[in-house]
Amino acid sequence: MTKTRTGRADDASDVREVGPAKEDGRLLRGEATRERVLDAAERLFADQGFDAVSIRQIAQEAGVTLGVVGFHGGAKLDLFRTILARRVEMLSSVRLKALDGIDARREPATLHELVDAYIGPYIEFAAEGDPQWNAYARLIARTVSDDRWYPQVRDFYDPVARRYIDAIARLYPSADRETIAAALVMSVACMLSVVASTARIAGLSQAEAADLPTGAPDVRAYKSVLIDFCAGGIERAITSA
Amino acid sequence: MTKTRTGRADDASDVREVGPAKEDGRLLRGEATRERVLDAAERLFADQGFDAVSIRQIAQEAGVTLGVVGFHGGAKLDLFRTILARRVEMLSSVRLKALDGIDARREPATLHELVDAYIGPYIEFAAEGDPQWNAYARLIARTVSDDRWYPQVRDFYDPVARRYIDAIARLYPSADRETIAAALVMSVACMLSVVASTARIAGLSQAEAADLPTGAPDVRAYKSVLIDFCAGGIERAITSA
DNA sequence: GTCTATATGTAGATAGAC
DNA sequence: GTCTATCTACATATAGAC
Repeated sequence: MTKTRTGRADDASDVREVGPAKEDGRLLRGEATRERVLDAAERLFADQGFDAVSIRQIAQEAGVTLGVVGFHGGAKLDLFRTILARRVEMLSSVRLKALDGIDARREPATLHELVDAYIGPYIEFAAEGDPQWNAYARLIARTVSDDRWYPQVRDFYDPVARRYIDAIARLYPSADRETIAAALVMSVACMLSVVASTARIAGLSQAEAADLPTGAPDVRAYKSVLIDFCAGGIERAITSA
Repeated sequence: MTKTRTGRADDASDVREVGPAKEDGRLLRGEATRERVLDAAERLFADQGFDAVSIRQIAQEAGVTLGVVGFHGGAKLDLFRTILARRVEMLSSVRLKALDGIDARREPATLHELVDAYIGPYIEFAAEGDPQWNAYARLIARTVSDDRWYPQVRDFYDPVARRYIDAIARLYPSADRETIAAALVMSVACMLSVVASTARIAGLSQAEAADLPTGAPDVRAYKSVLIDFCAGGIERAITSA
């Protein structure tokens, strides 16, 4: 089990190093390759899941050879962890900043605002032109509901989730925390499913089963339905308990 | 691509044959083995996903040898499909029967009733003592949100979903169908996530991160929260559109 | 930094003995 | 029906040339 390699892949668990290293304002050569490898892996893992993807596929998708993936990504599992850690910071910080903004005001928060602050950034990232963020969004969906991966992302997401639970608890002082926690977990499930299932929604919108004429609709089309659903769901769950 | 095998596995796509064959009231010897193989595969696929499970693992879990799995299950993909088809009929028929019961009455349906009729059976199956149903319930969660598997289960679930969408549409005549479809897809996501994430809910219920003292709580503990959440969510999504 | 070559393991599938 | 033995393919991982 001794590790003898000395490549960049050893930085895998170093979350502090978020963006690519730069020099003279442009990417270092190796960094550009590293990003290509991580991006390719991110897309493939999001589409097919960890086990269905081979390192060979990743190499091909990234346009490099097998050894290069090993050099930049390390073992397959390290590669996966690196991908998860790479973007989590940004999503969490946006969520926390939005919550701070609400807390700093004079007027009390509304539930709808809180839900929007938590869910909105994810949808915006997923809908953004950058296909890598969309891939990451779908990748998260694979991790949160899987006992094998959840322990690896738990420490990233749960602290932020707790702050939102606290905020909702302040809004409904008589509600019990477990109900709020359940409602938040369900909200997250809704959020993830909308990104992953736009095609299914479009399909079920037709009265009869039919091939979808066009590609899957944009996530943003369902953003307001999603937030309304979650806000209404949380409120009902809390008030009827 | 010609198939030369002649084992029972060729019955894989024959959905009509649901239960095990019997003779003199007891299982035939081969049938019992077949059930053991399917059950073992169902548990492992539910726990780890299709790609993470090897046929060798299945054989070990079932207490048979490698060749036996091949004989009863056929190719790995056929085995997976057989498992999905084996139980879907029962869940769908309970859902449809519940809906028929509501439709047959004089009084109009309530939204809460409809949600309960759709979601309730799944939770009951998942919570039931039989660990195989729980495994199946978790396996469904892996298929619905995955582009690779959804096409395989779509024909099983979507017709029933459409009938429930119709029923909700009758309740809210001015609502547009796409909103209802989105709300139902989100409800399904909630339903699946509660079964898969009881541990996470329990964890987030604590104010601080902590190891959970006991095992994951029973799904049924969250059943009413779940149904309230979905009913409240659907109503809000529809009425604020 | 990148590539080639390869060591080593394990996967799925099936033929044929019992 | 079940088991053993094995074929073929492809996986991860890494050493060493460039």
